[in-house]
Amino acid sequence: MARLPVYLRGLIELAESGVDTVSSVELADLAGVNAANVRKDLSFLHAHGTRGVGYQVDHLIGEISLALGGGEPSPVVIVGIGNLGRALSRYDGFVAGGFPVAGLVDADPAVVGKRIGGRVVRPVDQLAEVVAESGCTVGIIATPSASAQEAADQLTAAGILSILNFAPAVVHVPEHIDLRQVDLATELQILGYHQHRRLLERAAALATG
Amino acid sequence: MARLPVYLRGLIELAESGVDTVSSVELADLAGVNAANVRKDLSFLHAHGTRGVGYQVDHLIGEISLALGGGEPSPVVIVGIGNLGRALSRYDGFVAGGFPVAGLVDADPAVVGKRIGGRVVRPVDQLAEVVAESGCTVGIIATPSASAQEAADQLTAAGILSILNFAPAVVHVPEHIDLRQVDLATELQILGYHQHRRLLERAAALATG
DNA sequence: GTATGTGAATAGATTCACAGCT
DNA sequence: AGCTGTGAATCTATTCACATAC
Repeated sequence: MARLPVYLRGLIELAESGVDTVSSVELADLAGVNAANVRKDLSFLHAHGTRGVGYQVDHLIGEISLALGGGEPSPVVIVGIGNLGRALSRYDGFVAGGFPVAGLVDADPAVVGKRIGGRVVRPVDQLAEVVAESGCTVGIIATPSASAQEAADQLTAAGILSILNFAPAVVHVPEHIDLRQVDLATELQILGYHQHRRLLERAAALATG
Repeated sequence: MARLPVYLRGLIELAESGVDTVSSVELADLAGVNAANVRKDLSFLHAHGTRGVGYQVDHLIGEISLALGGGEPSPVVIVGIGNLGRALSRYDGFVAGGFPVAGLVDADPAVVGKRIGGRVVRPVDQLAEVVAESGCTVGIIATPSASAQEAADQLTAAGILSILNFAPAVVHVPEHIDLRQVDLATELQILGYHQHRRLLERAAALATG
């Protein structure tokens, strides 16, 4: 479920403020979702609370972190060190979330060899070695769209388990690879779509009412 | 619907290759979704095809672009010019998608005044002016989590219609503002969750089978 | 024959509502 | 009394299947 990381963030904040017990309603409020939803999610994780009281914050943090990758950090390798790749490689949130950036590769010889955040960019044809050395299980595609499928194939061949694709292109991967798409321009276009629809609705209301 | 931008990308590629008619099956394949889904989406847009033949590519492109904001470009303002903000402000995909970056603001005086991609970073307390001058309708939050809610409030006050939040924090906005959350670390955590679950399932299968 | 358009069926997620525990 | 845990109801999205049109 996509809500677990949000719960985790809220819980960590609570723990830091010295709170040690939380009700489903409070947690739901913190995460911006329904309380029943929170209870369903937590009971699915076998993270039980005590009736009349609530859930124990530190216990929940443990259970959720466990579910989110078993506490083991999963190093990531970034393919494509353009503007976006550079930003991602320096993004603190990854390390904090248990995803240290362990490898950077690029196809452009002009970029290969540069140091970014203490790591040297290596040629894309050494991807398999980089993955093997660092034990990466997650790959990030930050290449131009045209190279995205190639990058996905190379990551698959290198033995990666999951791929996060930032390129605005549909890529196909084998069944056993977990693929997620994050398309920044698409996100904006969805907002634009809503804006436009709201405009149209207002116009329609004006015409009929 | 979140699929329209994906269709649009595929259609543009088709148009560039000289294809002028496409079936729902082909388009579905290109976008990685079900064919019936494509037909439902398109019929909702009143973008009709001809039975036995398919849809006309250029007509579809027109209809979808229209739905995605009426063809009008919506300038965006970015709040928070750290690593991520800088990368976003230089990200070509925004301009291509009809979302030119029209304003950059930051709270840090050390950052204010710098030029990024031809634009000068302005102080965050001039946000309302920046929005008014450039006619921005979309705001991007790329601040640290702690400042995200404040940024959202300021964008709301400045008259923004939609907000794209990159900060890993839940922010609350008035009903009439359209908010989308893009959390990079969360995306990775979801991948980690799937990896971990697959591991557990395999272990369980081993135990029972 | 081929491909759309759409009602019906299915699956999935969310929310309600309340019994049961502390 | 307060809060969890969960069956039932509801809403939404996806998929199927086929009548309809070219």
